[in-house]
Amino acid sequence: MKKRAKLKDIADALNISIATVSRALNDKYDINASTKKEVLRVAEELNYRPNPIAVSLRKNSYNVIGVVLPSIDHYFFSTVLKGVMNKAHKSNYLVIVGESNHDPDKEKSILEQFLNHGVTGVIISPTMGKPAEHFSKFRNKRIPLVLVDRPLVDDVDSFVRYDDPNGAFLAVEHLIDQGYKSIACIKGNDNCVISNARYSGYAKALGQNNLTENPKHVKTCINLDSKKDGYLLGKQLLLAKDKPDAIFTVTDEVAAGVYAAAKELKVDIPGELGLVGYSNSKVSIHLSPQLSTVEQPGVEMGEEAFDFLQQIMLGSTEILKKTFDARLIVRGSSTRHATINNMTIV
Amino acid sequence: MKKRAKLKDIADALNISIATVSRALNDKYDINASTKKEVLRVAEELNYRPNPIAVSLRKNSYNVIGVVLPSIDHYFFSTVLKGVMNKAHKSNYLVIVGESNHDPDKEKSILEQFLNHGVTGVIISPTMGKPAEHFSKFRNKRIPLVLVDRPLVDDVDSFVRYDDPNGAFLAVEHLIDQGYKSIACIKGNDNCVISNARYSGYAKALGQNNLTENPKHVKTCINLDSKKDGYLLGKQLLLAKDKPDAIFTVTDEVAAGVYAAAKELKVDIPGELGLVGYSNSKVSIHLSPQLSTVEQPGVEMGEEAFDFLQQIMLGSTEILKKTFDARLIVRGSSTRHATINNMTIV
DNA sequence: AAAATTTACTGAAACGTTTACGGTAATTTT
DNA sequence: AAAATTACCGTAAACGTTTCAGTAAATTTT
Repeated sequence: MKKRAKLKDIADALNISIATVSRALNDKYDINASTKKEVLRVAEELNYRPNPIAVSLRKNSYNVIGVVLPSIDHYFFSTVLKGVMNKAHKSNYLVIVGESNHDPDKEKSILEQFLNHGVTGVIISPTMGKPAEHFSKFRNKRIPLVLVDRPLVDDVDSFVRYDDPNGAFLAVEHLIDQGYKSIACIKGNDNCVISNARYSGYAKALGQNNLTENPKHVKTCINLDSKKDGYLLGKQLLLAKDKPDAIFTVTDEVAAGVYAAAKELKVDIPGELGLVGYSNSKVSIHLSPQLSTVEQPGVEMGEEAFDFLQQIMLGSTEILKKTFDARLIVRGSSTRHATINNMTIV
Repeated sequence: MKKRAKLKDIADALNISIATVSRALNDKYDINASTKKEVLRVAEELNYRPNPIAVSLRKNSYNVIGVVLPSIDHYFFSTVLKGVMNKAHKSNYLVIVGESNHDPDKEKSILEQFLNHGVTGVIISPTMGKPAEHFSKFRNKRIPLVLVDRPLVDDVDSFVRYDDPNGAFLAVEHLIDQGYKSIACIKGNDNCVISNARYSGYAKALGQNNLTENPKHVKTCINLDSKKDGYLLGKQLLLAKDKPDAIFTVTDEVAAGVYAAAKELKVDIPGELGLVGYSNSKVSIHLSPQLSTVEQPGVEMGEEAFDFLQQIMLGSTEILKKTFDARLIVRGSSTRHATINNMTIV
């Protein structure tokens, strides 16, 4: 493998100084047209391209941010990334991406890799709700940091999040409005903050409407991206003797599983069973009837996150916070009454 | 905004040389325990962290590759990225990502940004099938390059692709096996290489089975990610007087639209209409009956692409090529006969 | 106690650039 | 033709770090 050409190689080839070469390449003052031409020729010949590290060091500018997400092929996160990249590209920032796969250890190693590399800022959607020790370490170093979707509990980091509890609240109130009386919930693991937040909204909606929570109607789903798990739990709920007439699931994928269970058991949606999911993922419009769900504006959240990060990188010391308002998308899976405006897509 | 501390600041504070400070921080030989302690104390005090740019320059190590994809929130591409990142992370490479949004100009600007930054290699899934001029420029600079999914026509770049024509061929042969006699196709724009490749497989399958292609049964869909477009074209096909009894669509999303059309027109799938899509996207298992489709192993393709890139970065001058074999996933949407092994998921 | 070794440090070069500054030759002005 | 200007180029410092080679003092060995 040939060594990469540097300024000196061009300079030596033409018997001129590297300063002249540099000026020629950078189209600066004080350069003769013919030598410039020569320099460009030799540069092309030697396949020269500037060493960005050296340039960065000299110019003292490095425009790279890091984004770490639990899962890159998860629709919501990929839209967040899209939003970040939209804005970053416009501001001439490069974004390096890491995927933690919901593993705190991997998250930590990615963060350290990013730090070592010298990113000027980081946007992260943490795997866990609890502030891990590698976060405090991070903060000590004062690297601009913005959390997305899963703000940690202590009040030190800027964040962009979504009003998860209220989204769930709206979903369940809507089911109640539609006349459903016995509303179950399929939630996630207890250490999943997202699930907990949504579950709290569910509980609140029941409470405010004088409905008592039935412990048998609250199921825990290990893998919230698994249709199969949703199917199994949905079946459990629908086969119970005090079966619910509506189910709120904390993800659309789980709701898709419930569809399968309902179909197998010949339970009509929305007639015998109302259903609302969460995230407005692509699946929701492909189900039949289409699934009511809670919208999560990933792209906008990503864009806002980058804006925050940029403010911090430019020197702001404030803790920037934004909570996106919850918005319910009502579709066929939860509408027994025609009076509701049904926002079907097709 | 305070200036960032550097080695000299620590050195000055303790009246020692920066060399000593550096050794103390890096836990090297030739350092007294007490001075080391002092150095660490002051470093902490001043919030020192090494300038990674300077370190990179000095140590001459830069492990960054670029990945540019047409659309980051498209499931297939996000899995490709996942595969690339899996491998890259293991080899201690950082990956920066760019999204071209199917726009050649943006693709070009991203590529130039990457080049300027000095990535050591690039994996790209080009927007167009034709070799754009910014590609040749790219090649002249001899930056390691691997194409994914859409190899350009001239035989100069390494690539990882999928046997698209054969995937389509298998899909259509399967429909014929199932006894469908009049098989339509919903394809994409003529300048979409992917669509063309799949369409060619469709045509070949018809030809080999002595079925004549009916021009009225070949529809062009502008947006291959649009369920709505699929719905409209599906309706056209199903309302024609010589309506087909099966449809092969070049994406699953379009097939989902056809489901909607069939449901509206009360056409039974798979009884009256056989259906096979393409890509095995998440949608396919949420449709009812589940959609037969052609698998595209994005993660594996991404992993292979990184392996290729690494080989090239390590000095290989060969043009590396790999075509993944097509694999049909048979599900309910195309099985009229029970003899077929039906790989349903739920 | 002289010699040899070890310990703990410093100075300086190097990584590849950019750029302020100074200098020389050519050109223009007077 | 001398003076002033211009055009062009080279020298060297600087960015922040690592590390080699050298050195003085402290310690051990003889």
